[in-house]
Amino acid sequence: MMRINKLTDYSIIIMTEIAAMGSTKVHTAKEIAKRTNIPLPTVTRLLKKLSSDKLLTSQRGSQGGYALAESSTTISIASIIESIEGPIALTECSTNECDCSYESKCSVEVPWQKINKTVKSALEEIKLNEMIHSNHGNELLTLSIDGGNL
Amino acid sequence: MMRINKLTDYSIIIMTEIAAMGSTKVHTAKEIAKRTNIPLPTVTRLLKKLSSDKLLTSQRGSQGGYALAESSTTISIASIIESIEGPIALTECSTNECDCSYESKCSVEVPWQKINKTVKSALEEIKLNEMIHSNHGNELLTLSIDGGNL
DNA sequence: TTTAAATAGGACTAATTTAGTCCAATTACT
DNA sequence: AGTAATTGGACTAAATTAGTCCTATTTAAA
Repeated sequence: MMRINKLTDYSIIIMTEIAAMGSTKVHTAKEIAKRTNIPLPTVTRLLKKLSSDKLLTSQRGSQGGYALAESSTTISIASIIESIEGPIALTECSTNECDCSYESKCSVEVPWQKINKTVKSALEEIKLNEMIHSNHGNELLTLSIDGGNL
Repeated sequence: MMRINKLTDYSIIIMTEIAAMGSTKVHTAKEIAKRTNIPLPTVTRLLKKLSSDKLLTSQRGSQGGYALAESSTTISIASIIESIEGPIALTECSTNECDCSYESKCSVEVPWQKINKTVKSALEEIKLNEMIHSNHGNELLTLSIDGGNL
């Protein structure tokens, strides 16, 4: 129902978690999976994608892991969505050239572009740090103290 | 990729077509299917849904058909999307109560509500008549004169 | 220099959702 | 009556999404 998909949702959770854990060290896929309760193979796959799209930096080998590539104040929700799902657009026509086989489609193209632009810029304005700050109370603090279920 | 689905896209095309054809008479599923090139059974199904959701009025029996339930200046794109897909929301959490099994999800809830609201009101402001008017040139006029491929 | 712990890349399968079809019933005009 | 339309819903097919797994590579530390 006009949803971003589950993997994108996971990705936002993962990125938010990494942001919340702080940037002083790298975090492993295993650690992130445990903290978010998202299955490890899935976390692994998403981290690889986010990393190859330069939203995360990665360090291979023992003691390796992932960290944010930029400050959480500059990474937008839009960039995360685009990494996992591709271009933000409600209809195909608006991004690529239109190969409409349906008569009225082209007549509908222009308003869609406007709609898409609105949605996209709304998502570009929301940054990762806002996702953290909206947390109720001081759960994050608690988590960073006793959350070590590693 | 963060798309409204095909059936919704069809529905907007169908509604736009009905609006463009004018409100002086009702239009049959068959007629609409031919004009839009969308397969008849699919058109039929969508018309039934749009009708049961009061976006269209229907008349049964011979000489029956469908017409817009309101003026094309008051029917919003949002209402069409909601008829076919259900509530406009990018994430589940934001509409219903949240049964998050993923730790960080709730912390992410508030900004999502803001995002969803933005998207929804953008879609509510676009009315059906704008979809027609953006048509290039006077194709619509032509259609209503020679378009009888019935 | 070996070992262990991590990411990288990609193939593969399962599950879910979306799209499309079809049939029988009902309605209403001619 | 008969014809042309909507109504309702079951059913199947197709496409997409989600999830798993295997092997290779890299790197730090023992």
